[in-house]
Amino acid sequence: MDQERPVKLSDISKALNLSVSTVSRALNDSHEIGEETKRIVQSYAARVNYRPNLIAQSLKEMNTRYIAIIVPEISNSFFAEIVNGVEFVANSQGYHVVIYQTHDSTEREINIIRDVARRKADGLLLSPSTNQKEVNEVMKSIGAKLPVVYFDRVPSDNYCHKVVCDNYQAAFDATTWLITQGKRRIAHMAGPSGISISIERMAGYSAALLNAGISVDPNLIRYSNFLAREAWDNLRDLEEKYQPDAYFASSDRLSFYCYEAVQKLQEPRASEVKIVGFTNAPFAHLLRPKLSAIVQPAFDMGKIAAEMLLNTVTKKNKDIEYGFIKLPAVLKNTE
Amino acid sequence: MDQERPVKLSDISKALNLSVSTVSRALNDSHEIGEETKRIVQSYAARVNYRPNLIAQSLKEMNTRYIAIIVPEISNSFFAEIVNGVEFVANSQGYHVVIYQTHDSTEREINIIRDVARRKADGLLLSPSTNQKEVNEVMKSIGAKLPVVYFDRVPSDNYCHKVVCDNYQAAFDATTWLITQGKRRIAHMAGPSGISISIERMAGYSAALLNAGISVDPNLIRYSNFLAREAWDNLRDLEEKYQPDAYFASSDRLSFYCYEAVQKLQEPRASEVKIVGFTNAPFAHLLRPKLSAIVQPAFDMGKIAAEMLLNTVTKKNKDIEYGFIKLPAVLKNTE
DNA sequence: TTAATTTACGCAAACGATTGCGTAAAATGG
DNA sequence: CCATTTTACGCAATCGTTTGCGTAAATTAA
Repeated sequence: MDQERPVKLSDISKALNLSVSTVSRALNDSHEIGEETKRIVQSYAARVNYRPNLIAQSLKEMNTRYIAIIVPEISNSFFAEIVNGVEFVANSQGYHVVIYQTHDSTEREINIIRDVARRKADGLLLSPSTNQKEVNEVMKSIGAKLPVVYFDRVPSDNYCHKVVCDNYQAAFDATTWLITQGKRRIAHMAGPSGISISIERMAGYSAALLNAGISVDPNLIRYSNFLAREAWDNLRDLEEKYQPDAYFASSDRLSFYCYEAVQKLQEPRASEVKIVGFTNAPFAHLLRPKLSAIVQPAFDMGKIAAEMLLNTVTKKNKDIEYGFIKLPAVLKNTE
Repeated sequence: MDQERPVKLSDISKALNLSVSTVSRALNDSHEIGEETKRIVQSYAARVNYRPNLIAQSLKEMNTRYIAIIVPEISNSFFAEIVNGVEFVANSQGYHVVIYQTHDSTEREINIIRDVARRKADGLLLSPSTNQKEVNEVMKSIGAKLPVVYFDRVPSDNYCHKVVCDNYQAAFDATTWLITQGKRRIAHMAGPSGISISIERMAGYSAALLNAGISVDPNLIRYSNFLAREAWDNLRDLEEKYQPDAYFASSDRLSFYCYEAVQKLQEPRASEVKIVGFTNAPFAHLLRPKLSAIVQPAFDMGKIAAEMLLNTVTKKNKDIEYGFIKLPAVLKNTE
């Protein structure tokens, strides 16, 4: 009944006294197999629960029908939503999605990219950890046609596919909103310097300040890599020396760190300091006092990125037309 | 310099005038290859950036050196932490982890399991969506030695590997704590009936009530599958008809739904109703009023599950000793 | 009726790597 | 110096599928 090891084509061919190639063609509904034979083979295959070995198929056809997505952290709702968008599109086209996380380690990221290449994923969706340079080299060295679409954190050059949200505008709007709330000493908790999102968000923040006639105070700008330690050191230092009256936080985690830091302040500052930050956390709106949120269209970003990727995957070849999609974010919880 | 397609063994063999088998053995440091030859081959391979094709290797060796983990939703911090624990162990043993999510759909789950089997993952970590019966059948029908370790939601029979937290005790403790806070009309927002965690948590809840001399009121017990709709209908109904003075929520999402529902109540009830729920959300402690949290040792659960799995994967064979690990959860944010 | 075509299938190579076996040449033993 | 062992390598099969090609038998055309 339950076979001990998976049924393969040769098992069927022996049982039915047919050649392996005939069985294969019959199962693939080839026109050069008689209707009668097809029926016999197919019903027998169904009976013994035959499932083609995907590894063998992949080796033969040189494609695997899955795409990989590499994100810093899946617990981050922003990336989780992106993954969901990607799955939505990929599954509808018969592709599976394999999720990897780098935990913001360049080393892990590089290992994963190498592995993805060796496993012959049909395509890759990538939001590079930090070190674009090293990643670039790896991408070159794998020496294969591994289509890539970047999202969120993207390279600066134009010879690649990219999907981002309008970080500049979002940062501009968020900062401007804080200004309309009467804030002047607005601190900016930025992500790692050097990556696209940090640069653009910084630019939007600065532009909003200047636009309102407020000079940009470097003391209020703090870059944190992804260690909680750094962020907290920055927050403590800011509070001790400069006492900002608002924070603009550049990532999910930084938003919550700011919030937590402000929570711990003494009145009356605690209730005065306003925070606006990038976050897609589904329950951010439950916080009191409010955490104002810049919400990115993550699901759509994932969908679009997957569509771009699968386009270049299935496109026979050549005529690569690089795409650069930019989506708007929205500001929420501003009452 | 940058080869257009990946280098394979035969490329090296031609370039060096050696046979493919010699090249293979040289790269694998076989003793039957001369030191000199080894050096030549290895340095050449490094120069041209040779990477073995994992698909070919897998086909030959019949293992893939990766394990799969199937979870309902990666954005759920509990599962994200589990994944991290799994990765921690698996990576240290040279295995990759492939993450799949079911979004609580049995159909998706079954498709994924089939796919995992066909792709010849070396093992599977599974927290079944809901329908244990169907899943069981699929597991039988794939007719292969696919080692499985269940976690969180587990089958009731004892012929499988399982890792869970002590749901009964956690539910008992949480409910008891609510009772010590003077609550009597404690509603229980339960997950889908029929799965292990729901049953055990319900049992702990009931036991705590009875233990305190409070009778169990069926009206206060509501099962919700994973649709927001159902949960909200239940919450609305509970509030309209029964006005509980506390909630015990059985999952991450339910905890936040309860919290949100209570937030919307009129004073004075809003500040009286206490909520305790299962959640591993990292920022749950920021909520005011508090959301008391039953926090599961998710990272450790992942580690243990991965260890169990890799043990049975690498264990040559036979003497299967089924393990059943139960870890304690802790109650937090109770001031 | 004979020649041309179509149908329905089998043989064998291929995908890229690993490995059992065979075998020249070199090294060792007596 | 000859016999035996060791060293260092090549040949070919294998993993499970797919597919180009070849070919008997069946069908059609003339």
